[in-house]
Amino acid sequence: MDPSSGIRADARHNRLQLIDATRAAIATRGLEVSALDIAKAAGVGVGTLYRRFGTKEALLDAVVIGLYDEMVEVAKACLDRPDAWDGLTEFMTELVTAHRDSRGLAEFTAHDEQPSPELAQRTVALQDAVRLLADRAHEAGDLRADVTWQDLLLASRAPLDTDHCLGVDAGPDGWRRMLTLLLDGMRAPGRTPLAP
Amino acid sequence: MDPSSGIRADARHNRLQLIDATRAAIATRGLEVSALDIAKAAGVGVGTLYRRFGTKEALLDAVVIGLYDEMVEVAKACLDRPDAWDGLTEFMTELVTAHRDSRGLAEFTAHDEQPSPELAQRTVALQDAVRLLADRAHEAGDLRADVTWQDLLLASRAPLDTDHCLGVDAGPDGWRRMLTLLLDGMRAPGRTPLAP
DNA sequence: TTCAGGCGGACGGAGGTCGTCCGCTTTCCG
DNA sequence: CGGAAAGCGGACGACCTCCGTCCGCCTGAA
Repeated sequence: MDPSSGIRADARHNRLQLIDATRAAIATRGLEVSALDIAKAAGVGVGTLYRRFGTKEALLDAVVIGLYDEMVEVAKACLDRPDAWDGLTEFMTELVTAHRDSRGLAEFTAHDEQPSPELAQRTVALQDAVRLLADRAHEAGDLRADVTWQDLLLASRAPLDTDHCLGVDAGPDGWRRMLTLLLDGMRAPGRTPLAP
Repeated sequence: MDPSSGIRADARHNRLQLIDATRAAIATRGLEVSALDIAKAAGVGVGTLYRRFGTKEALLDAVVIGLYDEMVEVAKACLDRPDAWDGLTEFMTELVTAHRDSRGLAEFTAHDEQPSPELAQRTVALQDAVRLLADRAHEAGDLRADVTWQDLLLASRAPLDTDHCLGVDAGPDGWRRMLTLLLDGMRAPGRTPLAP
């Protein structure tokens, strides 16, 4: 299961370097980084990249799986919060942060293609956690009834590309204003009815 | 001023075809359409494109100016609405629609680079109109006081990329839910204070 | 009828990508 | 310590795509 067992020490080291470099690379440049750029950033030849992972996609998958795992952890931690609304707010903030911190992750979660089994499993875990967060907030009367757990996930993408518009600059924390407005709009009781 | 005067009829016709084709092309494929694709869609050779506009950028500019003009018109129409909040809601809906209907326009408004003088002029006109819309809604007590006109423009980008997330599909009108939630969050009185 | 102006699209040249392959280096086991 | 096995770097082949030019042919309009 562990792909780093029974492997020479230098090879294992390079493997980790590649994963780190890829994580950094897709964070700033998105999923379309070239294999050459990743290898350069890792201080390694392209040959090594393909030797270790076989495909660029396999490498990206390995990295994205790590990011998904972190999101699942965050969701579980937020479920342990005593207050339902606080947990939901914290989760949304963390989810937006994760998306904003990695352009590649944002591109990946928006893709509606069939993910690999490993990713599908993490996706289900995340959806389950979000469903619980939403249920809890509904029961506490904090989340308006017509807002679904799906809305929460979709809303986490809203503050991703709101930094500039028509000459206006949001500043480094502008996205927090956007998220606050959204969360206020989601709080019970609702005002304007939602379309289905 | 009119670049289609003193020009042969077939040339003028091709010019319009190119503008139409470009508008459609950037709508679905964004600003990175190739000159060849545009020319093909216009039923014209690439040579004609460069002969008429000199540069791909000049052609794109001409098209985007048209889109900006339409947005300015919409803003003015919304200022004529008797109810301040209705006008603001309608404007936001139209602005989001325009952005969603043209991926190229969305990419353009997000660019914070120095626009051409023609575009800068339209941008100022739009900002002025939005400022008036916000002022009116503030005075009517409908828009929470800590929401600025800049927030309105930035918020118009929020529902652009919220159609898929982690396996969830928003459906064709999902963005309307998002916009409704945002507008509810913007309505006076506010709940959670906003960061500066 | 004439011809300036317009036309299409082949083409040069630059840039970028993936994944392989091979001569050299390093690890690590006995 | 020595040698086999594993790993390494990066040049390379084989594509793609894109921009903008250029030239032989065509056509609108006087």
